[in-house]
Amino acid sequence: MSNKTPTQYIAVRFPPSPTGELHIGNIRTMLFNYLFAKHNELTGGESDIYMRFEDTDKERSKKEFETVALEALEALGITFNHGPYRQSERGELYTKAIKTLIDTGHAYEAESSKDDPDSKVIRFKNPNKAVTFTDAIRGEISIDTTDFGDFVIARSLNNPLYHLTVVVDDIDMGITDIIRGEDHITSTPRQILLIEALGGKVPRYAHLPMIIGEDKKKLSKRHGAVTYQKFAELGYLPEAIINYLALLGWSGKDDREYYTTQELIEVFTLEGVNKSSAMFSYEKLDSINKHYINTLPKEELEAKINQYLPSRITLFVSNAPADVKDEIIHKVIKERINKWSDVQTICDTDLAWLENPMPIDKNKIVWKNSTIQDTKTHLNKIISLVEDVSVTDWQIENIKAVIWSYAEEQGKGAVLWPMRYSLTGAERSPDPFTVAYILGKDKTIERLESAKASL
RNA sequence: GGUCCCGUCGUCCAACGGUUAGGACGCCAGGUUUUCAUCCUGGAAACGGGGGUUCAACUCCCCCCGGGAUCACCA
Repeated sequence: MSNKTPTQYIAVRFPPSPTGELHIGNIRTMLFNYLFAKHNELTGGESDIYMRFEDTDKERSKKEFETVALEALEALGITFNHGPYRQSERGELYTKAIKTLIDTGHAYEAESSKDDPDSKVIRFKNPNKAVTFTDAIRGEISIDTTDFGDFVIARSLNNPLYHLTVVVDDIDMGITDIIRGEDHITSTPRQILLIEALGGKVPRYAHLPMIIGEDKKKLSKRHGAVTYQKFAELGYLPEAIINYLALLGWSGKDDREYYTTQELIEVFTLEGVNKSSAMFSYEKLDSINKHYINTLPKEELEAKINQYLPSRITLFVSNAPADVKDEIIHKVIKERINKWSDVQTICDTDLAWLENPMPIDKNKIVWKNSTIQDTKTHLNKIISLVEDVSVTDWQIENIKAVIWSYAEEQGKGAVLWPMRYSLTGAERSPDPFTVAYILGKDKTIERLESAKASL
């Protein structure tokens, strides 16, 4: 009596070309491969994930991009258990395959090579037939390969081209599922032709929808940040990038939006992938990133913000009492950022008043229907009220307490706006009590006095 | 242009023959002890068009239109 479920074996691959920093589209593709493989393990199957750099283009491939790609995957927590392989180091395999193809009449030497007149290119003898395959996302797709003609598979015996190397590697590694971008749909039939000629087993295919920019074209540099490195520089959290990317072209069975990688592994299936292209939204990414910032433990949040703080603010913060520092980081900065790089921006705008007094504009200090005379009176009153708060009692709640009833009596805007504006010289900033607290008693009175004098 | 893919709010996704077509981002309005931000509540906002099939179509079929991908000795 055995109720052992048959083990499902899956092998997928990450095949980036090290010709630039890792594109976000590549990362999404790798993520889906990863989730697919890991989900299979979770449901009792076995999976292998192969990492291989497709660097047959010697001109454009650079070692540094391999390093950068590996670092990105590590930062994102997308792992593999085989490789990294490098096609440039697997030449024998390809040469052998080319020879086999020629020997079996599936390929032949044709005209002279463009860049090497002494050698001849090798063309695949196209059987010119319609190839049909089943795409896990799109269903049956049928393409007549006659249009491809006898396509070139190698510049020479020792200089293979993309379609050949991909097929040889996929067969050699025993790849069972190829999950890649939609842009490869048209080239799938010719790869199937090659697989058949080499006697390999045709894998399952799944072609993911493209990620596009606002002009509906493939997402590229002109749309903004598109590589992991750029997103990392802007200060997005890996979990936010993963979460957002997963949502681009995939959805679970409900309206859920936030997933950890582990949760994605649990619910990910190719059935959840949809067919149409997805426009990349930096705003939505921001919003998801903010959500993750809010879930960060206190220490981690502080460390990160500190890291991005301009040096002049760092100086101020490091000299300030711990609770003032808390106030600045948690109440002022954290609430106003979507990503770490926003910290600098916020410091330049909403926190500009922190170190030095800002110029006061007479036209801005008076609240709506209030008058200069009234404003002067209110500032005077605030100064006297605030002076009664001792330095040891200088807390947000206490400052508020002494001013509040007066503000309610005179009109909150008429009292509080001039107070806040006098302290910050800014149309936008935290509330006046917080600002006063952060500034300390002396500076608060000093600024109130000088604003009053300028009227 | 040939071939292939795709077509629900501005955007990302739901609804897989019967719903007042749902959620999120963004936007707008109101509220939360002045501003901004945060947060809360509410609102506007979509089935590309035309034929079928069916008692019933966003859902199935056909045509059109629109968008995209691909057509290298790049990957």
